[in-house]
Amino acid sequence: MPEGPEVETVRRDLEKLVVGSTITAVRATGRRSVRRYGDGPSALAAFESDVTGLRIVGTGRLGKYVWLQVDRGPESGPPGQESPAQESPAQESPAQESPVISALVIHLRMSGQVRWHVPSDELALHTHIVMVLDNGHELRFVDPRTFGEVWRTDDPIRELAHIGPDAVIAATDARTFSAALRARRSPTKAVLLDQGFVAGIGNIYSDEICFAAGVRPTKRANELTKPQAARIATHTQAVLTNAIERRGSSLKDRQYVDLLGEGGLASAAHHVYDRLGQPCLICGTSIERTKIAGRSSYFCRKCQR
DNA sequence: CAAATATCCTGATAGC
DNA sequence: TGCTATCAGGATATTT
Repeated sequence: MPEGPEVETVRRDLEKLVVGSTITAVRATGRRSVRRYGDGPSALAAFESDVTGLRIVGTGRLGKYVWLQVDRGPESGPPGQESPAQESPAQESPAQESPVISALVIHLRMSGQVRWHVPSDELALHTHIVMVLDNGHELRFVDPRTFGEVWRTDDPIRELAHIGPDAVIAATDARTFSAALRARRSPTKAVLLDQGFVAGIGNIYSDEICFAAGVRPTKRANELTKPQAARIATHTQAVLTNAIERRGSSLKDRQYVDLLGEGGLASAAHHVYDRLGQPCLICGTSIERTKIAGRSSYFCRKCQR
């Protein structure tokens, strides 16, 4: 399941492989992947025409959302919408020449993949969007479970206004983070999963962070001692940074792979996630599983209190 | 009002 | 063997 580290790996691949190129053609076949354009049959065409012609000028990420910064190229002219000039007497920038930048946002949800191909490559099952680039390659959006989505919107992205600081990028200082954590009454793991509290942590890394911090994931955040909360803060950074260095976690189902189809190596470093009944790597105690916020949660009862 | 639950979906796997 | 039931989970809507 793609979480912050996996999405960051995708962003780095995109930065390397597609920035500087232009989307010359788009073929959308999966309606659910473009559902922000409506639920009728016209959504596919609406997405295609909205995205065709975009020039990719950068990348961005917040939590599990990744986006391409795009514009309409040098001839697209300044501000306003792309359509006729009708209003805007109160435009803030005085006659700027730089084209308007917007964001082509991607959320992989459970099973989405962004893949980099040459046109002759066979289409994988569940390929819902193909974006043809002017550099001889294609970006493809593949998503068996169709929870993921792609849409273009303003940059800054108003749809992400409710998302909290990114767990890695924002690097909220440990004192602020742990104080905010101790103000919450839910189980610690549930707080870590709350994207409005901190963005980018999913079911795998929330368990791994709790383990690294020696905290039982069921422990109510307001009942954490100050040292415990501080350890959650520092290990949030450490666990995610380490996972990014390993290019993310690919589970046995390989639902997450990078743009070239390669899996990440972070799963080999998991201490608790999906290790039910296996010995704790620190003390040998059998790893247990419980349910928190509807999610399978793994922990060592001896190492985590 | 916060927290638990249902929902969307396919594929892997468990159980009979 | 081959079928059905269950589970996996990110975000959001709905219910408790």
